[in-house]
Amino acid sequence: MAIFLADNSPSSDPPADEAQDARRRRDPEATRQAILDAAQELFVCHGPAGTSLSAIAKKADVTKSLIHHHFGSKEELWLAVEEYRFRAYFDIQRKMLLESDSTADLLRDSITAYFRFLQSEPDSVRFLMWHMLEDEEQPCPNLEKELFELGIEKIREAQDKGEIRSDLEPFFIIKSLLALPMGWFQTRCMTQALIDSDISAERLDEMYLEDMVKHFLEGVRPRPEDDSDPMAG
Amino acid sequence: MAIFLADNSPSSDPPADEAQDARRRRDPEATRQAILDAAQELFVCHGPAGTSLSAIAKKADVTKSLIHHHFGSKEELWLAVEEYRFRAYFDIQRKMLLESDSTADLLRDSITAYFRFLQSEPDSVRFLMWHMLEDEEQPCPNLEKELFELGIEKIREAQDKGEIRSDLEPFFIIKSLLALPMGWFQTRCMTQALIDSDISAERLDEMYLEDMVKHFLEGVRPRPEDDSDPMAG
DNA sequence: GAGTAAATTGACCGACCGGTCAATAGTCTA
DNA sequence: TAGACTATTGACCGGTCGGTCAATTTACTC
Repeated sequence: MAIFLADNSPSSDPPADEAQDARRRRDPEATRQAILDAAQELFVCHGPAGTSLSAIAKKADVTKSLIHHHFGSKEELWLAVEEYRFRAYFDIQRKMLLESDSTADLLRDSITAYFRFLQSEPDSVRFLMWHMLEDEEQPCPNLEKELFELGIEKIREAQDKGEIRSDLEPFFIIKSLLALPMGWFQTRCMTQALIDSDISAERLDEMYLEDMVKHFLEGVRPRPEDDSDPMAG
Repeated sequence: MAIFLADNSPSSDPPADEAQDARRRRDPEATRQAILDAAQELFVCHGPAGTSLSAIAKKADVTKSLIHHHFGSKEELWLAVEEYRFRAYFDIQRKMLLESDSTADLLRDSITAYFRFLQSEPDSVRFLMWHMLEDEEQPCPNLEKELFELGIEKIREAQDKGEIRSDLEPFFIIKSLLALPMGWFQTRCMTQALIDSDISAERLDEMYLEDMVKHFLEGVRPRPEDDSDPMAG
């Protein structure tokens, strides 16, 4: 019930020397970034509807008017934060995808890398969820599309080589590849309560990762008797 | 960017005779339900932080004070709506799980049923997401736990019969079973934009369901050479 | 029919919301 | 150094927020 609780975190990030200096001597770029960072943190925590401009201003140690000066309105600020996050998100994903150039372990590497990414950046999970709930449009549709097409191409190659069964649409394979780690971390905080034993969260992550990869890979492995038509449907 | 747009839906549900009658002659139970229904709809659409009590009162055709009278505070109303939704959600799931008593098609039936359920009730998808973002605690932890234990038991049976490979933790199998349909419908509105062809949303659902089930089931199928130790980890 | 408890109303509260605006204070250029 | 530009401030706006309260209306009980 996060939104019903007052934000009891200290009013602002540790006012590091750089930040203080940046405010003493004018530095609009640093100010912009400070606002963006503060907004990001609060938006991730409480969502756009649950975050007030006053709270952002307080955390960024600027006046509310300054937010309007640099970003226009609350909506534009939210969009700016989204763009900022999504660009980083897609960049990382593209990098991960391009790294694994061996088609043999393509899916194992991809799903593992995605799992590790979400594990190390739980904010991304929450951000994606806020986005799915609050926005109908993709902030960077071109980036996502490009990424999917790249992934589809790679999977097609692996299918042609016979390393992945050919009766599954590459697009759907990617969708499942993304859904499994995402689903795990979306419900991670509630998962612990479902387990009787006192396994640590980290250990649980490792156990799930292992089974998930095993299950996922086995499902896409070409079976001996499977020489039927590729491209079904 | 739903939260930034005014709610331009008609102010209230069609004031059916029953509703009007219920308000003319006093009927506290009907009033409570009207508030609950209106709150449910608005919460699903805009989330708890994005929904005002005034909006709920308007939609339910009651005064704001009446909400406080029946539910206390906004938070208590949100919790009441959650409890209401979750109880229905778990009831349906338990029913689905108990129905398929043949262990042979247990997983096929379960994942298909869950997919169909989310497909027919997109509100549930959004509600679950709001819940995951806003609340840390489960509203009905006992119900969920009971459900998981039931599922785990059934999977264990199937594993003992050799119908499901034994080197996967049943708990994790369920997690994946839930994550796949959920992930699909969470991003459904953006999926269309990723596809070049003009396949209808319904057709796309069917195609994904088919591949997802194929992939999921193949991944849990015991392999011929697989006679290693069950219960790994 | 009197009395009581509960449902319902509308007026009202202080706090906060997103946003505006004129004034001020640095920074850069000519 | 003068002047233009802009980052920054603080006071202020109308509106809405969640919530309270006393008064009124209805239903139930004896």
